Amino acid sequence: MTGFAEAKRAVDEALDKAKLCVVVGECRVRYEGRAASKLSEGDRLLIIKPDGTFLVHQGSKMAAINYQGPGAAITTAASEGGLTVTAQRLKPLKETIEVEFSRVDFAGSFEMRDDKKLKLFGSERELSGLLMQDLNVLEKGLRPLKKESAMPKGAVDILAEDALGHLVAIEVKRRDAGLAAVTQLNRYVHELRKRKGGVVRGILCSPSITANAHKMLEQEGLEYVKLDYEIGNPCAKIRGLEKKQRDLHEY
Amino acid sequence: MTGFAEAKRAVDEALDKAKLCVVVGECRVRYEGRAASKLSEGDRLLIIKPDGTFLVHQGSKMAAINYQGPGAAITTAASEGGLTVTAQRLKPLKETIEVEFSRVDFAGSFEMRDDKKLKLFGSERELSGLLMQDLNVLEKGLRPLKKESAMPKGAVDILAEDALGHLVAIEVKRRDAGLAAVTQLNRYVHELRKRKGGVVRGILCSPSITANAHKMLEQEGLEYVKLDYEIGNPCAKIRGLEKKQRDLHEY
DNA sequence: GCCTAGGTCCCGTAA
DNA sequence: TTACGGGGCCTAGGC
Repeated sequence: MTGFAEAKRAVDEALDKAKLCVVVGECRVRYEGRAASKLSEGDRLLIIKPDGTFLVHQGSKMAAINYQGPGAAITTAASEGGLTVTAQRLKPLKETIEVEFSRVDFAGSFEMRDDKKLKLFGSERELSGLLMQDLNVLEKGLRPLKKESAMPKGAVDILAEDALGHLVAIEVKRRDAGLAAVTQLNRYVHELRKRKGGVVRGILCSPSITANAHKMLEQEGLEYVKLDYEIGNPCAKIRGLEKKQRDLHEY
Repeated sequence: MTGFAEAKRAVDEALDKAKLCVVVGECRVRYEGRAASKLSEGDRLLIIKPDGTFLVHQGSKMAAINYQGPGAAITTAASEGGLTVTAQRLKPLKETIEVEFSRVDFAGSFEMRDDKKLKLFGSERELSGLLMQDLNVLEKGLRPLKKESAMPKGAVDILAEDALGHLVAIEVKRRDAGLAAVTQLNRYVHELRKRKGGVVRGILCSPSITANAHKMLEQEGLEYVKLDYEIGNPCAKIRGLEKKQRDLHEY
């Protein structure tokens, strides 16, 4: 248990010195902005980061139950009955979160020295790059033309040319492809046909595809190639590329 | 500053008693699972929730830099040189996060009593429901048939019938519509035409639409209606519905 | 600033 | 369970 005045000091100190602020206690939360929300009393974890990021967590689930991104202006107000912390942001839209603590179990502030960035392996971009280095495993005679080729809007992951000189749009997905992946590829293919004319093929390349997505893919005359990859460190590896054009039941 | 043994006790107590655990200190993080990542030494905030949720936060940005959802099994190991906390999950895929603290500034555990759920206003579902009650503001003679009508996969927000008895698929978006919204609506419209036959119209309803999306919409013979709504408490209100079929420059 | 798409997306819901 | 789409999505990258 911590007094509200003391808790307020901890929060203010964090705001002042650009420290991380952590508060645990019972509170109510009100939000208004892009949407609006109310959350009745319960025990929560409040995090305020030096950049203005504001997070309210409940005791389960990954996602913060209320939040505000970098740039929020935070104010505090303590009374004998409680501590209120408010986050307000004006850009891109006026948004306000108000957290009213009726009990504070802990309030602390911490310096956060950290200039390190995450090194991530196995992103779609990385897989796409790997695939581009060896397109003939995908199909004999396939030659890369361009990576991340910009479209009227959006970008094809890989633009290639097959043995017959036909343009091939390749969309790579790092995980199971659904309907959205097919429509996305289809959009690129149609755009390319309109712009360049002639035959344009579309290949979707992912670890797996849903039955509905595969059906749509076939109806649209697009192709599917199963992508087997291995997450490694320091980099991902494409295990084997095997053209699949057989029946649905395989997927 | 906190000793590693003491910090380990705090974490173990949290795990034991199903409490929330908060640790602040300098650490390195390693992740392997759906992808892989490395993060060198820096000051971070570690959160472990009673349900196994595991979050590592840096001092900026909203998103956790490393994380694991509910269901992770957590283990701790302290040595004279540091404290290591590991989270491992087997479903839906084997994933491991390892956090190695080389300094602990704080480690605490907290009970989290909370049976409250967020009440949210202004969701797409709510707007869709409001719109359904008054479809004639959208277009005279438009009558609702079904809400959240299931498709072969996916669901149309609103299925309606116009004055001529033609089927109308309505997709509602609570924010700016992009290309994806148009392709989504288009998919429903095509599916309905194939299943029911006859004329099927498609109307996209959102606060605004990007230029490219509007172009595609017109090319596909779909329609757009600007949706003006107001976030209220305890509920949202649709301010005015005005059919827009004029030129692109309006948007 | 807008727009587009990725994300270890997360999450709820319905079949 | 899978699959699909919403999300106050967030975030990065291009223009």
